[in-house]
Amino acid sequence: MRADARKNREHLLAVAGAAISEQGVEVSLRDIARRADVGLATLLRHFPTREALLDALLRTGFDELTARAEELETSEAPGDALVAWLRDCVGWTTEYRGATVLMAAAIEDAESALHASCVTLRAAGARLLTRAQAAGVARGDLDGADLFALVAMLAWLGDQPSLTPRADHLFDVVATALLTDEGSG
Amino acid sequence: MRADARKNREHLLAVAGAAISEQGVEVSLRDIARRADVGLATLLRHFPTREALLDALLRTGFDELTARAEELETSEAPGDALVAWLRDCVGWTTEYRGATVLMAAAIEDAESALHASCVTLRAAGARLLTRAQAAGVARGDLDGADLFALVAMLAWLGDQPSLTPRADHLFDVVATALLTDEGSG
DNA sequence: ACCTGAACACCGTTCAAGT
DNA sequence: ACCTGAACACCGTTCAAGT
Repeated sequence: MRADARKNREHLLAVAGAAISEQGVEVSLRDIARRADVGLATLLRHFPTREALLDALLRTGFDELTARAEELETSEAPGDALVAWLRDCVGWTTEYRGATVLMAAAIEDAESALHASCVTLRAAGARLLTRAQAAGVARGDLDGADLFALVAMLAWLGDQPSLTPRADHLFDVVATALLTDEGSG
Repeated sequence: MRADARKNREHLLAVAGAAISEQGVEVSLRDIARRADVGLATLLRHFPTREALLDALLRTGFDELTARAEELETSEAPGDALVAWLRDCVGWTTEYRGATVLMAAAIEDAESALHASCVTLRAAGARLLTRAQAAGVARGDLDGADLFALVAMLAWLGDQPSLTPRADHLFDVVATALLTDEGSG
């Protein structure tokens, strides 16, 4: 990549990150280009879709969450590790209002730029869940896809200003339900 | 209202209902007007905002759910009544993909055309919850706003095609958590 | 009273023309 | 290689002009 292109790309990512944290992931791409003093077509050239732009922005977070899952797998008790990781996932998405909907769409759309990251994240969660189930501290009738859906719906609460005040409490309610051994076996 | 105006209004509601059940609540208003063989400005004259249109469409369902809550309050055991009503609420929204987001926004926006209906619905749920708590069969650390948020997040799963297969199962997980007596008192 | 076409300011997509 | 203005087909809003 040419030097000016790389500079544009990095500047666009910085501006997009700021714009999204202010207005959410549905912010106008034209606005981002304007704020970056770049043509809209240039933004589209670097990131052909909104998902591609979001993927570039979220990748660091995705990688950190995956690494965090691996770390928790060895350092914490199975139940605590699972809940701690879920909390990290839900908390992380608060920086990217609206991203949950795009992630939910991406998990089953192999064409989406976000697909691979979402699948990796789901797999990391599934490993923590399986470990907790093997230890007999988590419901046995859930799998990685259920866990992904649970994280998504709890994260979604953080996207809705009117529901956000309840999000922490409802997280605990759901986490408690997860750690019951009902349905196991 | 003039006869032709009433006819337009009713026809628009029928067309809008069909369009929304096909494409969700974010369907283009221009499309609805086109399909109703009416000018876009006429649609906006009858329903000045998307929320106003949606409110007219959802009002029947809102009223039925409120009546259903009152009926369940006398006919069923407190815990069963609560869960049955939650199931009805979540199931009802599947006809209106995307409505959950608008309802979540409306519950705290007194200017929204949907506000009054949402508040009424929340109050109906709160009564069922209080009754179940008094009978000692529901968690005591939840209120009507928590319940509204729980319904919203479970209904939201039905809006996301990739998560919908898990919705019924996760409803049961959450319902079980609700009926635990942990946190009561 | 009620309806509507047209103008408006947006949006994301595409591409020929520039450097 | 990389960038961009301009044209395109959309969107919801507004309003003067029609019946």
